[in-house]
Amino acid sequence: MSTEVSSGSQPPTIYDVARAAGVSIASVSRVLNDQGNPRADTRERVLQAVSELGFVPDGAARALSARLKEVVGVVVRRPQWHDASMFTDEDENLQFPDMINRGMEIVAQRHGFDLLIRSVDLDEPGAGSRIFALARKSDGIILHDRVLDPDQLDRLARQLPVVTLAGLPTEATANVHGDNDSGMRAVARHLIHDHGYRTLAYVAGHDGSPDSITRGHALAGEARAAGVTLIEGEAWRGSYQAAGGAAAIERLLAAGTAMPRAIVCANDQSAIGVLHALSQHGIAVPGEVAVTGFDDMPVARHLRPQLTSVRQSIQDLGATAFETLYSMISGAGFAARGQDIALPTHLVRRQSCGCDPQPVTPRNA
Amino acid sequence: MSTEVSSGSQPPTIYDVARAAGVSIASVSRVLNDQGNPRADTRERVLQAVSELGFVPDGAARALSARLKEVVGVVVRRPQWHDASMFTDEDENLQFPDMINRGMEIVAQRHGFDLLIRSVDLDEPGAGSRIFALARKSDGIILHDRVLDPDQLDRLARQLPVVTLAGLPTEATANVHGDNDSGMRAVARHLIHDHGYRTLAYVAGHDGSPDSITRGHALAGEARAAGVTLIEGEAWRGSYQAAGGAAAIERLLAAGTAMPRAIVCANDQSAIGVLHALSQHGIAVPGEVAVTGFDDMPVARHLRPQLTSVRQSIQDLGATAFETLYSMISGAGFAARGQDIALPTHLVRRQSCGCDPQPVTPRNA
DNA sequence: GCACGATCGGTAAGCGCTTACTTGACAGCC
DNA sequence: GGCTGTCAAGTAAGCGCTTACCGATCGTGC
Repeated sequence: MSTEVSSGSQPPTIYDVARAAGVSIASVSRVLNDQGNPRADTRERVLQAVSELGFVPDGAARALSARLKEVVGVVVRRPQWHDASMFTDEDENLQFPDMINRGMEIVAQRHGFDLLIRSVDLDEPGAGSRIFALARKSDGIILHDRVLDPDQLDRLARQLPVVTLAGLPTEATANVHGDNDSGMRAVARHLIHDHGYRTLAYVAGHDGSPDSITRGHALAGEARAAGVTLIEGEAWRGSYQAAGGAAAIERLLAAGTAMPRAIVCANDQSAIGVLHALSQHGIAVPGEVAVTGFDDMPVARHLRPQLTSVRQSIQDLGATAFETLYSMISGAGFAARGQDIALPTHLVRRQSCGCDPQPVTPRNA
Repeated sequence: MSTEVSSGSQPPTIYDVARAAGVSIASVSRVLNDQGNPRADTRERVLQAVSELGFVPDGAARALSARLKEVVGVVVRRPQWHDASMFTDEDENLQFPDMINRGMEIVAQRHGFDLLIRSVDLDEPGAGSRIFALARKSDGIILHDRVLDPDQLDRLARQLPVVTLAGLPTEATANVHGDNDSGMRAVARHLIHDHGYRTLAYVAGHDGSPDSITRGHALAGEARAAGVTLIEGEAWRGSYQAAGGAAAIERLLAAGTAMPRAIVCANDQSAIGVLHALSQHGIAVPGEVAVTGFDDMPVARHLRPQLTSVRQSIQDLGATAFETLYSMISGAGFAARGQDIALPTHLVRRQSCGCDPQPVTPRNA
């Protein structure tokens, strides 16, 4: 009650600083942005006033004038929780994008940028226009996981720089993704040559996902080359989510389908579901059926059995996406447009493929 | 090559729309913001032009003029990984704030707001000023987990609405947190009365955390009331991170300290570390020592043994924080200032406390 | 001591919107 | 018919910055 909460005490403007320093607003601006050569004492007085008043320039005004918001929009796809309750723990699915975002954020900070994050539900009607609204608050956009159809993507890319993650590059956008092909080939070769498995199945991710398709192709390629049977197709399609993987196995088992010697999953979440379904039916992993994942999420090593997976530096994915976008924003990035950037991946052998149990080891020991 | 990527094709402005519709910019603005009563045909022509041009107002310009950015800044604390040890993938630690943010984001969208996210490393020199910069890009700020000292918090709150999470309310800020007291009391009563344990220890979170303190007080209160021994103090202090919990146990064991019958941890991450350290030393959980966590992160049920914990709706925490901040931003929220809002929690009994094994069930099966 | 060029700093014009104020058209009234 | 009251639509003034432009000031060389 004593110190009246002067909640209205508007933050100081550049005019306040100029007055306090006895100079013009132009000088203040110049000192703050290192433009021109202010005389030492001018600089001094401005800096003094700035720190006394605790002045920080308003973002909107700066953005409007400098035509640079120092914000990049990030759009993640929100899983649909068609099942009953709003907040199921398919939340876990967001762990992957969140880690990518973390990588972006850290790099973004070095350039003074912040991330404006928005999740969209693809089923929702206005999904597209929400993204355009985000775009007008940003200098560039990073799109996770196919959130826009090609037409809209094109229209968006015409307005500002766009980078996609795990998508496809277009004439005007760049794409960043893990090296799915070599990662999956490593899995396939390990299962086929090191373990000698002769029948494999592929639990795909959701329809049309470039990651899932590339991984599937790589797997098929190795299987063909080794003369090994690969089962895939609609019945084996998952959704990148645990529930999808579990449901697929349940369905197949219910239909009396025989399980292959090894089930290769498009990502770790699917593998978790598969593991769960198999254990429900008393099928031993890796004894009867081996299972592998992709992504090597932290949770992979806490599972029983520990999940064999393909590691990609998730944070690097984000960092690279940001750097690419940044180069486009700062104008140097014409070369970046249309690029498809692949980041290295490598196989992490644990128990679920049939390798010996290992102690739980730290991720970066 | 054909369709020249007119990357410079600036997005249309309100002037373009006005020209296309044959009206003044004021009319366009009015139609778009539902101000005044535009004649039907005026409205029609404007809407027509808007959709033809794909016009979306520029965020910065709108913000500057309307004095509303429709952005709220969110600051999370980035854990320091000083120890290059065991749990380097403390990435997982960010899962908790990320889930909270998800809750905010969903609610924010309903009001047309987006979240501007920034993580800060407390050790870093400019940590404070970075937050002020974020503030000037936002209409309000949500602070996770004590990222600002009281003075700076005060100064910030004087400039714009601020809500803290798991902090302490001040004259000008509101705080949102889980109901630590009743959650921890439930844990304590369960261990003491249902299991009959007579010696407990408390692995606290990092120094000064209000959550950790409240939880500790609640535990101590119940222990005292039941005449049960509670060990706590510096030697038992963790850091809210797995590494902290593990290190504490290692230290104690090395010093020959006897373990209590049950170890109550300030959060799940600490419990993970404790579990790990105990298992390294061949101490059976819950047979010899029972362990409990707090937060009920998704990972809690994947551990061996499954972790008994206290559940709080993490997303609700975020949603409530945003709603509170929003009411302050829209001016209605003078009442919100100074409030300390507690959200319900409840005990989830699993194996680590000594309860019977349960099948792994999906969170909301 | 003066003219000239190089600097520094001030003035003012936007950036793309919102909105107070004003104009103009038209209807209703005496 | 002239006057006033209404209401839609236009004009213009900012919002708080950056920066092009220009005038003032200073130092230099003759």
